[in-house]
Amino acid sequence: MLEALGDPTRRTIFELLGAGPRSVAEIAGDLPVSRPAVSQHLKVLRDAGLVASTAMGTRRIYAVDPQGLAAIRGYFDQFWNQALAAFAQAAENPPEEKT
Amino acid sequence: MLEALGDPTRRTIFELLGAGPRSVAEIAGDLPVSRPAVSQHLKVLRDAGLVASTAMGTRRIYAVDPQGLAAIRGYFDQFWNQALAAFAQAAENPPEEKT
DNA sequence: GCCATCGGAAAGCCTAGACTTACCGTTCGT
DNA sequence: ACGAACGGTAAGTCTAGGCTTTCCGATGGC
Repeated sequence: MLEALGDPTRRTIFELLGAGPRSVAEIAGDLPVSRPAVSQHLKVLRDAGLVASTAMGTRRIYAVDPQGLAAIRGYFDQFWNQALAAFAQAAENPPEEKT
Repeated sequence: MLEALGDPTRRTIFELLGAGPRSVAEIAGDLPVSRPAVSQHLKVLRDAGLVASTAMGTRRIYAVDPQGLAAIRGYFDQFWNQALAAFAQAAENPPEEKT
C-alpha cells in the first residue's frame, strides 16, 4: 500500500486527487507523462485501495478512497504509539553494552 | 520521504526499529539480505530523516526518528483534511458533465 | 600492540517497473 | 449510423536502484 505512494508520479497523482475528483485526461494534462502512463498509475493506486473511479459517460472520474487513506493514517498512528512506547522503555533501561 | 518507505525491505527495517533500537548486525540477522544491504537501506532512511544512529563502541545503534515519523503523520493528517473538504464540496456540487 | 568485530564504501550485476507508442473497445453527440 | 473522444491494454525499451561480494577504516578486548 505504501509502495503505491513510493513513486513520485503516483504520489503527485494522489495529491492532485486529494484536491478533488478528476478525469484521467485532466490528470494527465497536469503531468509531464503520457495519458497511458497515468492510466497505469491509476490502476496501481486503485489496486492499493487508495483511489476509486466512477464512470461518467466515456469519462472515468477518479477520487481518493477515504478507506485507503484512513488505513494509512491508522498504520502510522499505531506505529507512532509503538515507537513512543519503545522510547519510554529506552529511556528507562539505558542501552546495554551487549544485548 | 515516502519513497524511503516504498521499498518493502526498508519498511521492514523501519518497523523493526519501531519496536526498539537495534544495531546493524541485529537488524540484518532478522532479514534475508546481507548486512551491507541493510547498511545501504539505513543510509537512505537516515537521509530521509526517518531514523537516527548513535555510536556505541564499534556498534551503531539505530532508532526511529520521532521527528520524521511525526512529519509523515502530519502529511497524512493534512491530506486527510484536504480530502474531507473535497468530499464535502463534491457532495454539494454534483459533478459536472464537463469541467 | 595485535587481533577480532562492526559497519560503511566501492564496484558490478540484474531485475522491477516507469514510460512510450500503437491499438482497440466503448460511449456519446449529431 | 457514423465519427470523435475517452480510457484501458499490450508490447517493448531503458533506467533506477536493490543486492552481493570485496575491501577498508575504526574501535575494543586481551
